[in-house]
Amino acid sequence: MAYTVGKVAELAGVTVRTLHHYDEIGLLSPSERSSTGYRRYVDADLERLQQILYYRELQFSLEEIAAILDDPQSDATAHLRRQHELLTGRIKRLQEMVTAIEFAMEASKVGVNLTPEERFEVFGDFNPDDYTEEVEQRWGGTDAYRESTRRTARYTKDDWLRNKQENEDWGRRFTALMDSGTPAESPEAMDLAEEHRQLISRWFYECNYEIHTGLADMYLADERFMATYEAIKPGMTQYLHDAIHANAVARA
Amino acid sequence: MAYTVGKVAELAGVTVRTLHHYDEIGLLSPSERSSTGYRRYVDADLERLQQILYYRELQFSLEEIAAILDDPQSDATAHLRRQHELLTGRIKRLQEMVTAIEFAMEASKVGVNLTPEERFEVFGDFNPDDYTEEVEQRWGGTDAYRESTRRTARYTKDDWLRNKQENEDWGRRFTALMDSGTPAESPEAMDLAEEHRQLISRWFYECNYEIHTGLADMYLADERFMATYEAIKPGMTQYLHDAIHANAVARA
DNA sequence: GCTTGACTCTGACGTAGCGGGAGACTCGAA
DNA sequence: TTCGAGTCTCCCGCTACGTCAGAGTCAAGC
Repeated sequence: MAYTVGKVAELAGVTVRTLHHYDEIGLLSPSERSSTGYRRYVDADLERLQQILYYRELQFSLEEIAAILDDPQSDATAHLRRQHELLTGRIKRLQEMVTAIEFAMEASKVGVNLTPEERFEVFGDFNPDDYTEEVEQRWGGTDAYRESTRRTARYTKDDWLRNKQENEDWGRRFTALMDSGTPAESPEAMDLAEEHRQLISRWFYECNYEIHTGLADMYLADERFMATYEAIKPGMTQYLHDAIHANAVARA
Repeated sequence: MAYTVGKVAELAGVTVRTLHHYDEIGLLSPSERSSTGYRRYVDADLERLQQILYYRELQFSLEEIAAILDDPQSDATAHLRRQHELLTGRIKRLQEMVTAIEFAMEASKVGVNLTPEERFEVFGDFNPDDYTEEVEQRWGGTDAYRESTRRTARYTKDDWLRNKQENEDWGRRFTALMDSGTPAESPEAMDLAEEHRQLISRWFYECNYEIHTGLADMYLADERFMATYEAIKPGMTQYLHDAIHANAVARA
């Protein structure tokens, strides 16, 4: 029982071209060929393909996959460990970037233009310390720089990082509260809602109770904010919304 | 005041080739050229470069960046929102893959060969239902398949997913406990440690208290496990280690 | 047996975001 | 003036395929 490229492609959910490519680079050459040159894949070939696609999904390069599958000495778990580290690192990076985007969104919402330095704070690729010095020397004279500096005068590097930390800290305590089963109308939840309001006031703009409840409603109504909070913890949007309202009613 | 490619490259932490490339594709062409053809970047060019690199870090393609920067109509926050969704989705995917890798590592640690179906469980790319049918028809007769089936006889699709869920559920409750400030030697922490032991026993292999404390030590000693747990929550490794030891002392 | 439409074959060029090198100029300091 | 470092433009290479092009092949219906 042998299968044609088309059948195999359909089975495995890849394209024919992909199978051709794997044949070209010697990663997966069908065991048989018909008299007319058609590729004929047998069970063993399909099994190998399964493994290839498995490792491919785990972000291994085709070269690495070949090494893993062809070298019986090669320890698969060692590769898995390496890949695991790689992925967790990537996740961490992406999460930082999400935080950066959230910050940028908040900033643009209130009309704050980020300075170049602030934009770069997220990325650790090039030495920030001697960089900021040069930036100030060279960019200090432009109008755009002065303008954005004026608007974000309160933000220094450290402030920015502190803001990020405060947010994360608040988030941790908030989800912990949810986990503990405490209702959204409890004093503890209201305290954290109040803290949320003050965080906004401190970093972005004067956020009174009216604005705060408006924000809470928007979080629920706008799927992008919804997504943000649901990504942190499912149910968080509703919980936060309820806590904010309870807090506003109690304190306003 | 204008800068040469080399200076700009050094400043921005990119290579000269990258700047050449941006010039080639018209993304960032220096405003001036010297009489001898040298690129001369002025402040405005640097400013644009900053923005380019910013969006590039946020995973926008160079084409999209050009669109954002060149179209004054284009709403930057709309792009940010889209990118935010994209990133959170990517994070979710990566986290699933990390879970899959952890599962594969545990499996290979106890000598369990994953079946092709199990390998594919992680990936939702092609209809799993009608696929498994075909797999069983076609692959059911091979020796390797029978062999791995025998070894993982306990694992069905649903079991596998359940295992994943149980792990995540346990993880959530465990980090919540940490967040609440409960000490690692408390009865609650010990209960969760015991649950951890039983999870291993149920899904992988008989895990007695001796083995369990051995695992706890290994988590602290081996940076890859350390990384795994620290990625979930900083301090979790030590906390889990302590809880497992306390639990073993109390119950053994 | 022949046509027809679906399938397959082997090149070969294109993609994104550069890396890296070749061969020729140019700059700035000694 | 010389020399090493910097810069210029071309151009080929990389990954993991996508996407034709042109030609042969298969299976079914007439």
